Amino acid sequence: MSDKPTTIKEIAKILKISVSTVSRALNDHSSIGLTTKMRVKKLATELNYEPNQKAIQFLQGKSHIIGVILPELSESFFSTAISGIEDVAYKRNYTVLLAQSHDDADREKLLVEKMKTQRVDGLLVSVSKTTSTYEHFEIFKKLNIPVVFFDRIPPIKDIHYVASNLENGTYEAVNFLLKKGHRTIGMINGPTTLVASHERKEGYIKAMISNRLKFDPSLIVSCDLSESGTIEVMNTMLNHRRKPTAIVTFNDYVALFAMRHTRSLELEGIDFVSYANLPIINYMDYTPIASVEQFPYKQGKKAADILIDLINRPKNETGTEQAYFNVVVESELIISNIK
Amino acid sequence: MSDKPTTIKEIAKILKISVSTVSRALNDHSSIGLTTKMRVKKLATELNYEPNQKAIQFLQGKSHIIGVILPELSESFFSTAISGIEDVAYKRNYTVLLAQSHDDADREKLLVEKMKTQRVDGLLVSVSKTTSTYEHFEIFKKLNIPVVFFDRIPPIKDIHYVASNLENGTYEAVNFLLKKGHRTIGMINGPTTLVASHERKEGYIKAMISNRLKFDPSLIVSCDLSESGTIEVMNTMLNHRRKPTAIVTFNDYVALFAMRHTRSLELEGIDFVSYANLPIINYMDYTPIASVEQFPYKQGKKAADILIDLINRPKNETGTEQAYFNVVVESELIISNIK
DNA sequence: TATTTTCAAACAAACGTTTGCGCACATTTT
DNA sequence: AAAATGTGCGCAAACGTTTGTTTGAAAATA
Repeated sequence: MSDKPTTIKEIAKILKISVSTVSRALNDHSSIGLTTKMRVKKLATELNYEPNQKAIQFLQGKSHIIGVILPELSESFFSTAISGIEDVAYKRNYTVLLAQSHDDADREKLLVEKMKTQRVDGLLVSVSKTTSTYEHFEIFKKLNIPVVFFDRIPPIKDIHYVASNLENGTYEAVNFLLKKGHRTIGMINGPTTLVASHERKEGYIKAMISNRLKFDPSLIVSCDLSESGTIEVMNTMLNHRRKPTAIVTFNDYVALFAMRHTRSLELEGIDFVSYANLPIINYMDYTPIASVEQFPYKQGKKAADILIDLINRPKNETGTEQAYFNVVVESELIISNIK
Repeated sequence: MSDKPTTIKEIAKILKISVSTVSRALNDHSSIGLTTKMRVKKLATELNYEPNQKAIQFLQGKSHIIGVILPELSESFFSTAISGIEDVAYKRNYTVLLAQSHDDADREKLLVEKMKTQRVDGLLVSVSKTTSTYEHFEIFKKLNIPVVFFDRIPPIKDIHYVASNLENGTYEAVNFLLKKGHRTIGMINGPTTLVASHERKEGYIKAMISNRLKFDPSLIVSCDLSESGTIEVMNTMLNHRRKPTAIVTFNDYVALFAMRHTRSLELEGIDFVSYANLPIINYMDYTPIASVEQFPYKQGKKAADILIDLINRPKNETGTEQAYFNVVVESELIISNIK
């Protein structure tokens, strides 16, 4: 029965017309008479004709596939972001080729290669924590395949990216705590190598200054984001001559580690604010009093939209300066309603 | 500079030999002299030649892409499973086209269509909760494109699938509680429509019988898995004439809801055992004392392996009865080390 | 020397589709 | 009546690669 899919050729043969006529008829080309057009379309549906995408992709040199490389789908941020990416992709007739780097720079490099051999039309990347060189992305620039980075942005120039406004998010978080009466606010920041850590620090400082308070750098500590690392810096915090009454943490996990540690010391009364707003905090018994939502879905959506725009932009005339998309998605402080 | 990728033709022209010779030289065909082979390979690497996958895929009618449709990546089970799928796929030179149904049957149907037009070589599916018809998968059978189901298996015949042994998992869980001295064990089961609920029940019964205990059906209650639903059935449990001293729950979320509820009633001392072994329980303050691990990574891996085997199986001679892979991945009771 | 075998490389078809060009016919404009 | 314009369709090339068949020459056999 349905052995091989129907081709345009077969339709042509049955109707005793040329392949080109069939092709044009199906694509509503202007130079085809109404009658033949109808005949072709009728038979096409009867035979369940579906254009062979591979042939078209090959012919046009377009795959209609976008590659997505991200660190970890088990991180809620990314699994939500991918939904946004997917939705845009499907709406705009692209499909998503997925790969996780598992925060391994070597694997990431390999995956970028794979994406290249698969000839994706564009690439969406959130770089791994351990990535320190970026030449593998340069290849894409040479091949004129657009790359858009999101959330985890490499510190290089001339790239497209979408990221959340961490500075502003932190500003609001600190401001919220200040309004609540706190005067000694600690911050458990991430590794200093991350751009994100820097931005958070700036937000912190901005909030202090705009409230006419003095900024005390010793209240900001760097942390490797592990549980042991968090405990270590928490101890530093708690032994600080100005013991913080509130702490802003790099993410929800750090917040949980820190909170667990303080409780194990039977210390109460420190307010925590964190990032990411993970769904799991709904299941927690003790939660941060607020969390900065980064809207991963929106971020993924935006990034995918930009990428597909770039793919379909008119051929960049040589000489024309290329513009880079640097989109910042605003974040929002979500105040927990759980007491 | 590097405008268009190098083709086999260009190499042929430069070396003044035919395209076919170049092709065969690159593919180590036996009938090519060593000298020409070397010359070709040398030039190929110099020019950064990479075969145009689209052309090859088109020519061979193979895409080397497997489609994966699953309900929700934000569910830890699936985000872990996809890692297993991915790893196998990449190792065996396939790429993964991903799509989430978000547990919406209509969307799932649409995605299956998309996968068809993209001409994937095979399909990996975990069906949505709301899917009740299955014709959209039949099309693939007609097109001779293999489909492998995993975890969420549709109740139809003649399919390939990979699933975990829930019956056995429950058996072990109940057995564990019995060995611990419990004699009145409740079970919060899922909706009766799910195959999974049925299997859990069987496991429960089997454990009771093999311990020469009487099975009391009223100790098993069905639940819609929501928080309110869980609280409701928990109340039923707690008011039962034989109040359970231990409870087996359908999954970790239900366990959390139930535990929170009992604690809010200031009831202590009920042992909980649940499924899934979510990473989040590491962050919880009160956790189930054990959880049935379903090895999603392994399950994903297995499913992908089977699928790719099916894709590459020798042409099924018409007449030969097709065998169906029904693989059951054993589950394992993980006993929590958190006191 | 005449014939067969082997090796190395070329030729050409094929995959399914799009598209520039051209041809034949019909209709309208000079 | 001739020329220009328009309409509807076919021809053939092109995309990059693989692969069955063929060719040509050198080497081995008779």
